[in-house]
Amino acid sequence: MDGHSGEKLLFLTDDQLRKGIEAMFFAYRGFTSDPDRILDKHGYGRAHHRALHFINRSPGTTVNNLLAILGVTKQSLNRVLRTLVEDGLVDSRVGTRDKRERHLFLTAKGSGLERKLADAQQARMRAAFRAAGPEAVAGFRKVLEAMMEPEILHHFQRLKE
Amino acid sequence: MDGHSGEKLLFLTDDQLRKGIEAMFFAYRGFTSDPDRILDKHGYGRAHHRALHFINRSPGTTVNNLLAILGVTKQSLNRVLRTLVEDGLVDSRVGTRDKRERHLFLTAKGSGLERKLADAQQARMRAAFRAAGPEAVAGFRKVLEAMMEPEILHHFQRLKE
DNA sequence: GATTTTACGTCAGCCTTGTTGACTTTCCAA
DNA sequence: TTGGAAAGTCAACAAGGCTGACGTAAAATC
Repeated sequence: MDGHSGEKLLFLTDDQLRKGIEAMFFAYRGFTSDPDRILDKHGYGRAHHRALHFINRSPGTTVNNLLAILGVTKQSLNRVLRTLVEDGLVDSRVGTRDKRERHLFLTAKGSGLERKLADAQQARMRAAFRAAGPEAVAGFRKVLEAMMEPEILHHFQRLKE
Repeated sequence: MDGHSGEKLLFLTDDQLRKGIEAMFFAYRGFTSDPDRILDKHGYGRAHHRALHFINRSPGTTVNNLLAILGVTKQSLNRVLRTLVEDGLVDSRVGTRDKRERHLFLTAKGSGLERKLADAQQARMRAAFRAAGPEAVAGFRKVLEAMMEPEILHHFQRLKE
């Protein structure tokens, strides 16, 4: 397309890029498949998984916080959150300082499901990491970070702390 | 969880795995964001993008072939394919050898949209690859392949040829 | 030649999860 | 103290998954 722009960029052919794109597509399917099976049994979907994950990650986080990370509308998140609260997986406490806010926590039951989902997803990730080796893992992370939207990358890196 | 199983596996802590999982989630959002914007303008969704991509990839492929790669039901794929044919982006030709089959091709119009979508997605992938460097790219690919379902990996590797 | 299997299309209906729009409650600042 | 902004909720719609049932034509098998 733009020819060879010199340097050691020979690996950036259309073909290499297309393979990268397809790899991303297929790998993501594998990535979600194990949790999906578990969620199915419980009558939940991926949206519930994401909520459980990030509430577990940052207990006491607010709905607004979660919205920024998940990148969906508050109405969409609210539906999911409502079922999780009704089913006793999530506890939603009115803020003490600001009563408009709701602080979210996992209940014991919620923690249990989150753990099951995380275990399944981590098992696949662990197997992939082991098979690929430490250097590949570092490269994997590097490319993924470079692919994120800048604002999201910021969230991602803050979550590291 | 399982303690230290020796070797050079120190990098496989729960924390490292969780970061890998989150990186995958956030990066996939970036990965789809540019095509999504283009699709929106044309009134299409990701399902249409996937169909266009793989028909472009393997011109003349059959519906059944596509089903295996996309991993959806024929009813689901058919809905998408029908609109693409109606809108003149895809040409569906009855097989000559086996008249039960339909062979799928992009029209000039379909090729045009596919090109726009691919350009946008490749631009981000190219930028990420450049920023991360060749070794990181190799690692990225290695981990992604290790994360795919075996049967899908088979498809992926066949597509390489 | 009759039967079964395969490839594809379609109708109907359901579910999840995204969207926008309209609405409360609460807080804060003019 | 009042008016606007912010946090969250409710309602309704659309995209795109899914299952199940059915039809047709062509191919394969018996």
